[in-house]
Amino acid sequence: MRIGELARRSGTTTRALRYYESLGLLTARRAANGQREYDEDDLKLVHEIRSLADIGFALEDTRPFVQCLRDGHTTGDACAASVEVYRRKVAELDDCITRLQAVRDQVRAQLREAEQRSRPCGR
Amino acid sequence: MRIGELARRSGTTTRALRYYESLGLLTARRAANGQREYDEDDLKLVHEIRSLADIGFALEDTRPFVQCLRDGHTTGDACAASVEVYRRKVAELDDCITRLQAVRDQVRAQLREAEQRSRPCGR
DNA sequence: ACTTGTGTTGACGTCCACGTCAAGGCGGAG
DNA sequence: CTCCGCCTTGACGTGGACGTCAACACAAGT
Repeated sequence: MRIGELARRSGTTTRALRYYESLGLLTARRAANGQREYDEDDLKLVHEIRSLADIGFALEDTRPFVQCLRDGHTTGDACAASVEVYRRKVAELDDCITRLQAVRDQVRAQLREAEQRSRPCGR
Repeated sequence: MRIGELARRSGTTTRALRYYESLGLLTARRAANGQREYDEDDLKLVHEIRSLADIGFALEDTRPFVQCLRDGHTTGDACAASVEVYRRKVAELDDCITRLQAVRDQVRAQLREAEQRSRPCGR
């Protein structure tokens, strides 16, 4: 299939696919007229990239998963490098959540304080 | 004081202060030679901006707080507009935290699954 | 007099994941 | 032949909060 069909079937855009190629995430065979040619395996790669990116993974973080599929594994997370990314991501998320909770609590406290000042002495 | 001193005392940079001025957050009197002149009230404004920005507020969100101080209030959150920003921010943070927790749990599940596949049948 | 430090404005660079436009080629339908 | 839809590459735009550099002026210290 050509790039337009791959874009439609993977729920992304031709621009994004060319961008992935520029990053080396995707590689395309070329037809005689220079057009990019893809197969079902490429579709799988793009699905892997998109599902990870949609979750919040940086494109660079999807690289091990893509490589893993290229190496013939049936899932992108069958390799140690991918699992390592999972672990890092969970830790990152934990950190981020903790920080945001602290900030939220701080803002909440400020909010309560400000509200109290605006209507002092009950009510 | 001039811009360099204000930057040092507020823990930011001259570039940032000029940027705030370009946004209308800060306004400076000019000395005879064209240099910006600030006073202690300006320092308070910058402190307000920085403490909110450090927490994760967009610069635009600090505007009501700055205006509030300009209007003579002793704290930037003494005005209704500021309190409204607090409320919006708490809601935003709650949303963000919830989403991140869902993602983290999802990634954790993927991680466990991948780990199980790699060493099947106990151990 | 010279250097150093400080200030001025203006403009471009950074990061990320593309969107958007330009300018053109190729293939098939009418 | 013309039109339409698809493809190609290349280059610039987006947003947020500045960093960095250029090219210059002014003031103080030695």
